[in-house]
Amino acid sequence: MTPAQLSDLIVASLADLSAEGAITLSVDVPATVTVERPRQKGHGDYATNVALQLAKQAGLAPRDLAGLLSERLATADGIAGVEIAGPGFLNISVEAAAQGVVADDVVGAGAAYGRSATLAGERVNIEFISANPTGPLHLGHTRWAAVGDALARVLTAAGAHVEREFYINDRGTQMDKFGDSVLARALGTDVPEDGYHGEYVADLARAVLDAQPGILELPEAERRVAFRETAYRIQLAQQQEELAEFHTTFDVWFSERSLHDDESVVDNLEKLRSEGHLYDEGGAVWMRTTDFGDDRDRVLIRSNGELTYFASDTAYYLDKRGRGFDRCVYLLGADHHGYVGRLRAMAACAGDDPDAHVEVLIGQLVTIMQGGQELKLSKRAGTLLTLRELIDLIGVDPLRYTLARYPADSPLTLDAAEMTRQASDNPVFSVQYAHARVSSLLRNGRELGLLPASHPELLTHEAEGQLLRALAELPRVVASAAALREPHRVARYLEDTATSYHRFYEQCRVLPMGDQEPSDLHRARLRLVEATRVALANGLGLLGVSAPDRM
RNA sequence: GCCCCCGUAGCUCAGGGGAUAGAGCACCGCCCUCCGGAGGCGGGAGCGAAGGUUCGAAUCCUUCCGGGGGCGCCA
Repeated sequence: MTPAQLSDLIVASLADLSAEGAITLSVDVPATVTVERPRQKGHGDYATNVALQLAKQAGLAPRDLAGLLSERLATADGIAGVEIAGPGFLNISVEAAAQGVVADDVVGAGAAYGRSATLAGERVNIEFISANPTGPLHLGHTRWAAVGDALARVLTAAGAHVEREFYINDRGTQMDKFGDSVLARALGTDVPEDGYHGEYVADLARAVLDAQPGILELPEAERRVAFRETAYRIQLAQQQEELAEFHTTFDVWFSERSLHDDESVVDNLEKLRSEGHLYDEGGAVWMRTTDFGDDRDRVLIRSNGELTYFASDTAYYLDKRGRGFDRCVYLLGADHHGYVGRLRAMAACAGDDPDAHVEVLIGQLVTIMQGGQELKLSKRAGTLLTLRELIDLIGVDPLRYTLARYPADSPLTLDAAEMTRQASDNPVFSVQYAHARVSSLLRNGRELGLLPASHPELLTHEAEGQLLRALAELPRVVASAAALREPHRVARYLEDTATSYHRFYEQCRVLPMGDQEPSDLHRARLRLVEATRVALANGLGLLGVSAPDRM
């Protein structure tokens, strides 16, 4: 019996009571009701507050409604007992057999366990990182890589059609400054004051010279462009390689230039002007975003004739919508929260409903400590701490997991030593270790010729029930993580499940001891272990973290 | 000045209105004849403040106090 099944059962009971005239609801019977695992022992396997919620609509005292409902539920298949508690909670105990089939169901679903259709039909574009191709990825990007990628996986698991997108700001003055900085390094001259000064620029200069040995002999204007373009290619490729190593992949790498090459930006500006959203002032072209809640109007074309990034952004938004996405999700750093107003206004100017089509998630800062000191600057690149260094220092799995286990909108301080510690007090390790031990048990069972089998009625131990109920949670954890855009819920779930498993393992012998004859209980417990492996592996997969069979 | 985020245990953080607010670090204890001790079990200590909504508030609303970030014809 899963929470969802129990919810259905309660809803059906309410409908029966209503149809029989035992209760009269002033509202429709809800489609689902809250069913939770009580944290308090003695409150049953599951609890529901439905009687408290519906008492008013039923014109009954909560405990009276609870009474009617409990009589009905108590006779249902799979229910061992129902108690009314406190102001009107129903504490429900489930029969072992009804609980135990969860293990069979989980194993049966396999890699699909945890998926749902709660977001079926939604087309979601999720844009994250979108770093400028003018330098290495750093810590801030790394948090978005972990969270954005996990969110994309979670949304997909909830049934949405998801595309991940990285927008490349490969146009404009910053690109020129970048190219000129690399060129200066190659020539040994001074890097422009407002250029890029990190040591990585010198590395790029060498890489450019390697890639294109004759580049310095080109005529000056040509050489300048060649440096910019070659350095861009190399820098972008490096970002792509590092993200791939970090198990973060994108469906689309979207070049800002492409919007200008195909006239999208110009077409879009004409359209906006004809619709009255633009005006001229001081030689510049402005968009009246204040009509739609922005706190000031925004410039699209500067008085010197240059287009701002915002001009590209509006065309880019329309491009996404034109590709059929209902929802454009943007993951932005806290320093970009000023964008929210203009992104929403931009959607409104395009005739969209910002509440429906635009979703901006703001991520707060991460700080990493090492030995009591903030790890801030990169030793190598002469810039902020880079993704490359973080991978080398902490490792892909601990880094991804740790960044993904906190809500993105809370500021975060992490300790490098805690992330890499190989002990059960490190959540990443603990979860992966649980998976490894589970795998090992299954291996040992096979060596004994003992295979998992379905005997759900034998899983009567309290620790078995706890573990089964933990396993039953995954689908709704994934669904709520998707709906709330909070992939960290999956990590918390894994930690909870690993703890339940450790307790079970401590109290319930799985394999036969010594020369003991294998029994159905051994096989039933192996099935439970097998189901645990599935839930842990699938949950880790949603976070893009490996599920090792051995450690 | 305006806008956004945050304030929960000594520290780092969970807790999408529900019963006695949880975890890790740190501190103090307990448990090893057998499936991986890289383990398990226990202890102390907390919702910044004041109002409000609610049967019920850490959670929703208002105000205040503290911390961080943002407010260019920058990107």
